[in-house]
Amino acid sequence: MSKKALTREAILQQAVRSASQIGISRLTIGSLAEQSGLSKSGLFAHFGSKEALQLAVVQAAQAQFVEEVVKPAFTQPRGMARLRALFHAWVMRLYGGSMPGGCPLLAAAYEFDDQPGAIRDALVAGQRWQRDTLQRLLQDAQDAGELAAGSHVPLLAFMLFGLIQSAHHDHQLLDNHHSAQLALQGFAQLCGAPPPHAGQAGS
Amino acid sequence: MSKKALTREAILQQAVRSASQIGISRLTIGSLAEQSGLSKSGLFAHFGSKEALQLAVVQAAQAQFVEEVVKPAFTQPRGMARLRALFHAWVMRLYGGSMPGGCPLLAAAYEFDDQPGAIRDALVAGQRWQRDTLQRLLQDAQDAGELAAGSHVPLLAFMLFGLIQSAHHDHQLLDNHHSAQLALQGFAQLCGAPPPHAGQAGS
DNA sequence: CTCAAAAAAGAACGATCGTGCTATTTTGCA
DNA sequence: TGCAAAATAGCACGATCGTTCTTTTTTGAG
Repeated sequence: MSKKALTREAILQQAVRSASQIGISRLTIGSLAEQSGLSKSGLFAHFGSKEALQLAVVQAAQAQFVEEVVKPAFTQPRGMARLRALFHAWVMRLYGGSMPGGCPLLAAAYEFDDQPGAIRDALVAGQRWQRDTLQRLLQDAQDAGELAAGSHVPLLAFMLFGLIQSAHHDHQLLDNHHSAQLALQGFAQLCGAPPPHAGQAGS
Repeated sequence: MSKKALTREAILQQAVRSASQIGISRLTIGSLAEQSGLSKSGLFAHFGSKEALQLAVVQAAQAQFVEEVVKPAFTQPRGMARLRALFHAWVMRLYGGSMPGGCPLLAAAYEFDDQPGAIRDALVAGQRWQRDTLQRLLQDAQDAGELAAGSHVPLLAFMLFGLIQSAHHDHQLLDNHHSAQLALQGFAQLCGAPPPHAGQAGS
């Protein structure tokens, strides 16, 4: 990989972390340059504009989501196992160290939902894809007979995504230590049978 | 009411609307003054600092939530009727004209969850109160025998709040016209429908 | 109506930010 | 190793913002 691409990758990795804490719209070229060991103009040359930088941060965060959540789930067999792996990874990512200030994409949804432009478009496309992925895995599980035949798949996807957001909210703002457990319990209640063995009794 | 209080109220009403669109942290004294027909320094004198203004906006938004959602619900009899009224008003508020850019309090939760200070403290207190209110109404419904006796009330509150957030997300970002219906269907599935017996709840 | 107090306006400041331009350093191939 | 090209640094500009200070206008009680 060229030097340029390497530097750009390092900048974006740091930028995603910063965006997790302060939000994508409050990233500044100056502080980002300092954190990356570059000069303002040196960093600026990599992107050409602040909006292009923010767009790159969105894309980097989306790529990170695919790597950390979607790809691992697809190592599981199709059906409930894959669905459960996706949801668990999705929830547990909220508590890992890679995003100390919360999910930058969820935050960006609130920051940019009223600001038309390339960034909002990228966020919309990414969120639609996330939702479609979740819905497809739900449908697979239902087709495999591992989900109640009468379940309304779009509603289930809607509710599962709500569990993610609720966990994020409770963890980041309310410091609720049970939020991960609640999200997983919610998944069990919505998607049916608890794991076949070693089912932990709820509190 | 004194002139000062009247002007302050008008400023805050406009500020909440603006915060709905751009977020509380991106409010500026200048544009807020222009929208209120005041000069920068004239508006500034009402609050003394930007942080005090932002805090007042949070409190105004919280008061508005109580007026529009909580108080009307308490005109209903205790139990499922009151719970349903609270949830419906909570969801429907996302689609009214009073907050064209989404709920400023949900957005603020993402903006300030990593920024310690008076604003975050006020948000935490307000969100805890919202959650406690929701949980209390759930408990009342359960005590009245209108909710399955085995329901886990904190989990239900967690899931219902997730439905609110999911509806907000789908409406504001994805422009999903079915989001309100999905949230209400979710409520019916979680609280309304016949109590889940040993068998899996059907459609 | 008077006039002191309250409210608002006007102007200016220091700081910060995005961006453009030019000089300097570093890279990688001949 | 030399050298063009790529990458980065240095610097300055205009704009915006929060805040302060001073002056002007408005309010409302006696």
